[in-house]
Amino acid sequence: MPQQRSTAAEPRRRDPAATQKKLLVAARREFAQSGLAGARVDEIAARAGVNKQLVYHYFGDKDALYLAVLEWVYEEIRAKERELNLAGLPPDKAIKKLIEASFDHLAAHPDFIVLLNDENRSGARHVRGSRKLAAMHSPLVDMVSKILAEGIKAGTFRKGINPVHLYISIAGLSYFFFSNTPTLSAIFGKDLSSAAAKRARRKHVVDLVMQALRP
Amino acid sequence: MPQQRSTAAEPRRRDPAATQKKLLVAARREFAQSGLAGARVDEIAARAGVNKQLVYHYFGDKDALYLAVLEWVYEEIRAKERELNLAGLPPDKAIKKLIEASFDHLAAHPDFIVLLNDENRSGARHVRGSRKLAAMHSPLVDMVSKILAEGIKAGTFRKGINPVHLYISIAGLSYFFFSNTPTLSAIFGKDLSSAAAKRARRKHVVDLVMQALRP
Amino acid sequence: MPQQRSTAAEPRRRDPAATQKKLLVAARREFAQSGLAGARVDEIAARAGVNKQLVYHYFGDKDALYLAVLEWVYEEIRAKERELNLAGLPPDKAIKKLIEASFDHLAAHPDFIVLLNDENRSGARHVRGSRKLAAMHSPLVDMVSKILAEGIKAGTFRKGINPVHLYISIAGLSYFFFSNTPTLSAIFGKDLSSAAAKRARRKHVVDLVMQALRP
Amino acid sequence: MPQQRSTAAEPRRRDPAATQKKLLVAARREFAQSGLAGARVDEIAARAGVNKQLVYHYFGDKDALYLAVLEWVYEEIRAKERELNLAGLPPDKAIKKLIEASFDHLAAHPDFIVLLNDENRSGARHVRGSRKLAAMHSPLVDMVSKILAEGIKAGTFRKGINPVHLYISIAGLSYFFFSNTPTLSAIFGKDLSSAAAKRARRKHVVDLVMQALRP
DNA sequence: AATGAATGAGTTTTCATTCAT
DNA sequence: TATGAATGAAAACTCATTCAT
Repeated sequence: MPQQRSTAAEPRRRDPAATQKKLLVAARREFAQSGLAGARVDEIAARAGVNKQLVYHYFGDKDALYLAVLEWVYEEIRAKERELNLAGLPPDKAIKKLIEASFDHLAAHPDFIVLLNDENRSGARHVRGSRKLAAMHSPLVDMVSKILAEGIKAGTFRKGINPVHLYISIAGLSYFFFSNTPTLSAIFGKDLSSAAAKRARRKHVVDLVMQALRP
Repeated sequence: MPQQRSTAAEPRRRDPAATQKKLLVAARREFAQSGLAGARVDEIAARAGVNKQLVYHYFGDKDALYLAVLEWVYEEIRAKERELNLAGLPPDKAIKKLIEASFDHLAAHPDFIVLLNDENRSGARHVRGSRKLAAMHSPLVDMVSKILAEGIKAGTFRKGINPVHLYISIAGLSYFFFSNTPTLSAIFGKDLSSAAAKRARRKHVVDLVMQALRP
Repeated sequence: MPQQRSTAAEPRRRDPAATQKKLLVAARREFAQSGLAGARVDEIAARAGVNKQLVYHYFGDKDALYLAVLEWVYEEIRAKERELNLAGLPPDKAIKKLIEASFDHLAAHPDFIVLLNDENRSGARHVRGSRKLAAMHSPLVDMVSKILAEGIKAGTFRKGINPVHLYISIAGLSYFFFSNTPTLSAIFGKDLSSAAAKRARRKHVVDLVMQALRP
Repeated sequence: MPQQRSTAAEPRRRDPAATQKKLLVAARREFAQSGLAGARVDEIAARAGVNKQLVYHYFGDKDALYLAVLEWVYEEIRAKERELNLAGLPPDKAIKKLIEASFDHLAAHPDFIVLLNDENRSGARHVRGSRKLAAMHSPLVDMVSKILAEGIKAGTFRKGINPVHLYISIAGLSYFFFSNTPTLSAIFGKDLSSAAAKRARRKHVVDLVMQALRP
């Protein structure tokens, strides 16, 4: 009865891929909640419902697990970007779609932000050492360049805009809102985490950038 | 010779205010470098050159020390804001000065950003519990409202801009650049931490916002 | 050779039950010697010859370890009581046996007394929270009631003796002698810890109670 | 105006005797509540409302303060004993009065018991080193001897009773009840700390000893 | 592949005690 | 006499990691 183990009664036994995925999911939550230093390997294993040793077995150590999570969330963003299909759109529609997608991704994955915090504090230590991430070029800066050029030619956009900085601006206008919601809410005495506040922010961001690009 | 005590011979003996300041300075560095969870009380005391127990004597515990640092950096920003004196300026000059000051403050105090990271991750736990911070209202949102109104009246600015969100945008355009310099540099394969890159960013941010405000 | 593991070569490897027992033994000694507050977890681990972390792994914390020791010594007493078999004896023999057993148990386990000191000081904090101890009813008060009733009927004992208080008296007459031997010896200038002193005390206690029960 | 300091406005300044007394009172409470190891010098100073350094100034160290408390409570007992005036009473009245006084003292000063716990655990380390305590002989053992002899002569008491052990028994019958009230209450599931329980105990103890002394 | 036992180096915090005024 | 600052040693407890099965 060699297959007895994989019956419904004990469905999780001996499924390495599933175990690794469970660990990644748990690690993502724990790192997002507590940061790299604050995260607990014990807690990750417990959340994943597997033995702690498997963290070391599959990932090596805590840092490597953190990197694996980073690679995962970056891959998620890249996938979104690949699906945008901005190429065929008129310039203003393309930029608008990009801004909205950028905002919506952060709204949907707020943990992305806090996962990057420790990484930036440490000078991108993990990211710079990752072959996988090095291979994940974002097509967007090139895309933004093209869209800007097209828009200028069509008279939709003004000249003199640096595409890298525009990309950073688009990201930053949403990023800062999500990353600092708690302190901003406390300081302004106003709840910025509500759905209404998010809608208002989205509208503002789209509006600000689009207006800035006018000739 | 009543001032004998403060001669160079024994400069640090019996000076509680100086001891607390040294601890705050050391804590600010350590928290900025390693985050709340990653910071080591031992290291803070060592950096300050004082006995570790004094952290507990003067501040209570690690969290209270962290809050004291947060209060300090917020007070620093508020002081800068008070010195801006935007009231007398024409609307466009006022906004430009605000954007530049915002950028320059982060450029001068990059630790402010990383100090806020853990605070935001934990839902502004410390900030919300602080009486001192509650009393430190920023005058800027009101100021931005007035400037916008003036600018609209004068025909310098367009209508329909939410002052709170404009303030967040001004902050965010600089903040994200500084907070994510390491990962952005790694991803773009381009060093954004250079003086030239900062100058370019500053120019872009000012330009973007000013253009967006045009009628 | 399934028993190979327990050969002399590597006798202590991978034997969690033995590890816990070693910790309990060490803790019992340390708590008896130094009290709850005075006991050192480091010292307990060292005495047990195991890693300190295992205290936390197996017992949770110092207090829980202390409770485990209390449960152990109570269980020891209850086991002794179960073995007494007073039921079949004539009333005077039964009471005499009970007094002697009570004295002998304390003589054999003087640590029982000092282990209870901190517990009583703190209002039986641990004992009251223990399910195990709640389940360990002593059969002796009921037994003493029956014996007294029988003795009264047989004319061996006088009436009007409260069985609970008699039980407390039997315990107390021995307990106080053992618990306060050092100060009593110092105050009386007479060594009460000698074997002779114990014999004399035992005789006195038996005699006192038996005489007090005469009709 | 040399006496200005001692006006009502600042009544406590420069009153060494009062300061020492306050420290002793505070120490007695703290040692009774937490034991020698568990007591905190900080807490004692805080309870006394004086500076911590004064503990060291007046008493030397924590152990010496503990000894001072022990000397105090012993002196209290000796004072009670001196006031008993058993000499003129008939033997049975004398013994009864002794038992009752013994019980009543513990009822009034339950901290005496717990103060002695640590002392006994450590082998009466402090008591044996104290000249003061060495000088405080209790007159009671001699007194009990005389009373017993008188009682035997008068036919009130039986022969063969060791006066030292009788004294220990009288003390122990009350002591154990008070020292172990919390655990006994928990084990018996019956509150022994009530006034009614104490009355019942007192009666039982007097009765038990008096009956035991009958010829 | 998976588990629970075990470890050593740390981490925050506490505490008795001494110093300087 | 009295105070608050300062200290060093140690306390309970934690944690990433490795071992044995």
